[in-house]
Amino acid sequence: MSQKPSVPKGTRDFLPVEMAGRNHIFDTIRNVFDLYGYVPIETPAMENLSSLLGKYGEEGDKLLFRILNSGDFMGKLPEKTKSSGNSSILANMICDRGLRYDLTVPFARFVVQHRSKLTFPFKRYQIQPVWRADRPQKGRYREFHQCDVDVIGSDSLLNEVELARIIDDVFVRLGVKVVIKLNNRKVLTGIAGMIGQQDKLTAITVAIDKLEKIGLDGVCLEMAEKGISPEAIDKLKPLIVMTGSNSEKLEKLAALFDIEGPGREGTREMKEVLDMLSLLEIKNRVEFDVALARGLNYYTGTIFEVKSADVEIGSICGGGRYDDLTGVFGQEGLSGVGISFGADRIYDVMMQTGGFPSAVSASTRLMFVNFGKKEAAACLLLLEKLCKSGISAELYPDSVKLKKQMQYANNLNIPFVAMIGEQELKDGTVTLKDMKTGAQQTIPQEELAAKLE
RNA sequence: GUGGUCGUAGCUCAGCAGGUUAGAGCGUCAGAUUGUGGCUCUGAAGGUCGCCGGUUCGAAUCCGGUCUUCCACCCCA
Repeated sequence: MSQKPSVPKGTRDFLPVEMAGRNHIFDTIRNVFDLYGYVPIETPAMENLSSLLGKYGEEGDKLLFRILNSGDFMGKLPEKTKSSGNSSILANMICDRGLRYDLTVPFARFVVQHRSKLTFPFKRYQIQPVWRADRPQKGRYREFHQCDVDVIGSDSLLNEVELARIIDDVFVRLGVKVVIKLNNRKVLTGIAGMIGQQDKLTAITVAIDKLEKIGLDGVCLEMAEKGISPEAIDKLKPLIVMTGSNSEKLEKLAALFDIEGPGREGTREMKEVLDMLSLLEIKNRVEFDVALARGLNYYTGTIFEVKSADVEIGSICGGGRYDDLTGVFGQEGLSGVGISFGADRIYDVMMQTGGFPSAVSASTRLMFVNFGKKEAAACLLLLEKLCKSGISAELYPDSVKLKKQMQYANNLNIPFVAMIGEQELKDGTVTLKDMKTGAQQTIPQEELAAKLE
């Protein structure tokens, strides 16, 4: 026996039945993106490591898959480096490329590189796999697909509104109930300033983000560990557990901030977005959540996060506004806002809520039984006609036992089977069997297509 | 990356205070039924018990390592 076949940790094969569901998700998302006027692009699976490193924080750098250089890279290295045993220094010297970690940073690179060919504001979408060297868990894979929509080169909050509409539209079409959570990074900045801890913004946001998971006491404990003063924590407490409607929460919060400053600006922006959304028919719940922080530290304005209302699996869509993402690639002052749908998690949610329409898995509508050379030739002519008129059909390739051919049709859920044997060949007829009811009738061959309409 | 957990037939799982030929259900294949699938009945095939090493007269069973799965932390889609 040869070795057991397997795929790398955290990666998966997809069977035809799984692909049916996955394609349904991708098609739905793509249709919505098209409908809202976004255009598709693609970028390579691998990027130069210099484009990727330092964009996702220290943690993100660790999760990058690096690609070993080709050729005799070791021979060129100084002895000192080789013998030092420091694998991270070594890795930087022998790896120039890495697999993309998300689609946003490659997009920023793309925009700067091709800016002369783009019309701004540029609205693009991108549906491709990304890779993270994370330890796999439920709903967490090392290879997964992101479906990104971004608009770059516009400060307008109308873009935020459009993205919220896209989120709602996609999940309504997929039949997934969700909660759309919104916040604004400036609100968080304002809060940190108000309690006199601007410098601890990251620690505060990371802690606050865990509210749902570890509770208020847990959040306070974590902040204390990160060196935030007890007085500051006491000030913060009532803010993060604030209740009421979106506008009530916003008003309460706005009153605490100075007239000028990031806090006020954040609440103003948030109010504008929510006011516009309230004029529209958004089917899913939209919630302003001060405790929503999100890790990626390039967000500067609105933050989005979408969670399934039925399944506990983390966020299935997320994103936000970044004022200067292209700055690191040499182009200042381009503001962008975008979101990313996690197709793999959406699939997991839909599997758990039993949510794929059965039509999604249907493929062939009619199978011709193969009784031998002459009979098959007659089928071939009919088959050609059917396919040309858009009816998906196939001819069983081998002239084997009828039982075997019927079983094939049955296993593949093919709804109709057509038989042209000795008798039918002589009469110019075909016997059509409905696999669901088991009923069958013999009809002239010309009538076959019409019977299947 | 830290801590834990799982791995026996294609699938779901039993077996295990270490002891002859490792079991079941489902699936597969063959036949009952040589132009009729699903239902029924009969029979068969299929396992170096994840992999490597150790303890032992003897290991699926105990120990160590490794890979994989799932979980918590970290972080995230």
